[in-house]
Amino acid sequence: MRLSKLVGERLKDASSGTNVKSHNYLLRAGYLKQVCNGIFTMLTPAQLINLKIQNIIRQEMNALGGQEVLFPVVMPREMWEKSGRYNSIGQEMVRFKDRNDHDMLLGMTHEEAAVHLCQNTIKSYDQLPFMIYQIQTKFRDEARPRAGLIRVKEFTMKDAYSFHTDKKELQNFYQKVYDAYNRIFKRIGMKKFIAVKSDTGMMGGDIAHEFMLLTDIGEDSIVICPHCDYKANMEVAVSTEDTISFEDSSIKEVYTSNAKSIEEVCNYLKIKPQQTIKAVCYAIVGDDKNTVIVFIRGDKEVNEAKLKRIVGKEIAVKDLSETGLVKGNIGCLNLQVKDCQILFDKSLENTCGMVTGANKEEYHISGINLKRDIPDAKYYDLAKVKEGEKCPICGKPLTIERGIEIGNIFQLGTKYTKSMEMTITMPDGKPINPLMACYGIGVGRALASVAEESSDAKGLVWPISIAPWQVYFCPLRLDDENVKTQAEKLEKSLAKEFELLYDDRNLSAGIKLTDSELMGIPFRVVISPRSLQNEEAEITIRKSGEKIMVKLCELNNTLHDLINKEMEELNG
RNA sequence: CCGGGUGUAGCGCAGCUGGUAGCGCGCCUGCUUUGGGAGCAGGAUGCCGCAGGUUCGAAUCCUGUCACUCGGACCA
Repeated sequence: MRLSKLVGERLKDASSGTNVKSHNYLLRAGYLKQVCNGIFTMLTPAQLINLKIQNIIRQEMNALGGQEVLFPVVMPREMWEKSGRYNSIGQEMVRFKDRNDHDMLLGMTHEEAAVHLCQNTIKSYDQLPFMIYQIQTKFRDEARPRAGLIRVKEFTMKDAYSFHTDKKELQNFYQKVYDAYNRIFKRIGMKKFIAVKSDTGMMGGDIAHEFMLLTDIGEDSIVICPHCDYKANMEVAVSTEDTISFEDSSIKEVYTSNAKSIEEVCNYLKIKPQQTIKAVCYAIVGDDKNTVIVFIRGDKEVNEAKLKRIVGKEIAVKDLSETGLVKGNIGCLNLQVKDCQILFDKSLENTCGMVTGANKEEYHISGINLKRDIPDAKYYDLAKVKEGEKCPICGKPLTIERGIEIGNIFQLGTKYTKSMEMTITMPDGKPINPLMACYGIGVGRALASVAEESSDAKGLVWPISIAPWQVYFCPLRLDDENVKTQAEKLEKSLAKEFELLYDDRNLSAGIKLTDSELMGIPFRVVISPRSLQNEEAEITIRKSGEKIMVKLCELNNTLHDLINKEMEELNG
């Protein structure tokens, strides 16, 4: 490829709004052009990376016996009504009508399509296990796209679906994909990534893992134990901190003036937040009458993902105006509210000497002994894990980091095969619903994540395995006859053996060298009147900045060695 | 969906106490230059996001609207 003909331009500055490194560099280096909010065109260099990432994914999926298929992007309503997701998924799924007034939708994931494909095709236990997968465009009408390619509305995704006769076989296969995912991310050049336990969300099922790239720009919080193997998304992280009790005493109503917040009440009564019971109120979405009240220790926060799973429905912030509840003075003793579900966090179990609201203005109640005063309280793990809290496995202090979700795997069980009535015949002649698992990787997000992790002050630094080109050939002084002749000769011999980007522009050295660094091509070959005096070329390794002078006749061999060495490192 | 910010040349931005638009980069032509974003000379490029209002007159003031963006809610 000749740079002078490459569509796209290298820019000095990106818009001041792009404060994520990968976004900024991908725009500036001519990889990406935004079409509208959350929708991008990928230019040739980005598409070359896409194809390489896809090929690595293909190799690993095929190695597990995966069969590549291509599901439709547009699907009919009926298919998704069977699984129940036509109604359960919100506005992120685009629904529309075709010209015959038929309800259609844009696929945001393809469990339904996978079951549809297999339900009349796979008839016997004998045909299992197997995995089908596709690499295809997904459309999700995200409420808030952000950070360039990290969260977008339209993106390419590899999604795979495996089918199994029993749980043991499913878990076995799941583990194999788990291992394959680790290899994929390593091979595309990701460094700080880990697998964590995760929420199953709208996918359903029981066990799920997310692969996370650890980075400050990540959207998720991850709870990690530095001492043992415990790693979990904040959404599912178990809070196991010890309860704290205070001196037991009898119940007493105390005047607290207009102290409402935990901080105000603590200041007024000269106590610590740990001694207070906080009430957090939620509404159930689509059900205005019902209220959910969570009582939790004053220093803790409610983990709404955990609460959602326990309630089993979508929850939202409650408008207290018509409930009769006194905001800031809600207490767990003698609380009388209609149609209300009351939950207690484990942090309060068997504690005594606690302070709670009195359910009337200007008063709180002290001396609460949960066991004595609210014997029928139900306790759940509802608290958000905090930095330094005890690890649920080994008891040592936990740390919290940020991460980008780069892949996910779910054990779905029979959620889809049951609802869509897919059965297979077992050896005993009886039909069962096969078990399913699904596995996703966003290709564009993987690209951006590598860019985010592998870049420096000069620009992008692509790992050799996914670089759009292996070699950036950069002759300086193309006005010089000797350089020009040699450049044309070398271009031919280099292009035969390497993926080559030839900077054929007759521009000043500064521009060309800077562009090569911004674009992040792993190896740069420079020739100039100076280097040609010794019949030499200069190879610069983008990653380290190291420069190597080689004789022209040795150039190709040296490059092969350098490339092979980097490839071997990535493939382990 | 809630809250904040911004829309002016291809890109980055100034102009905003009203008088019909400017800077840097880029682009085109010519000459000189050439190992870290060169110099000189000449040239092209704008529905000042859109609609309405105030005014003799609006990029500038007012109202509405759309888009983009940041924080949050949401996110297979």
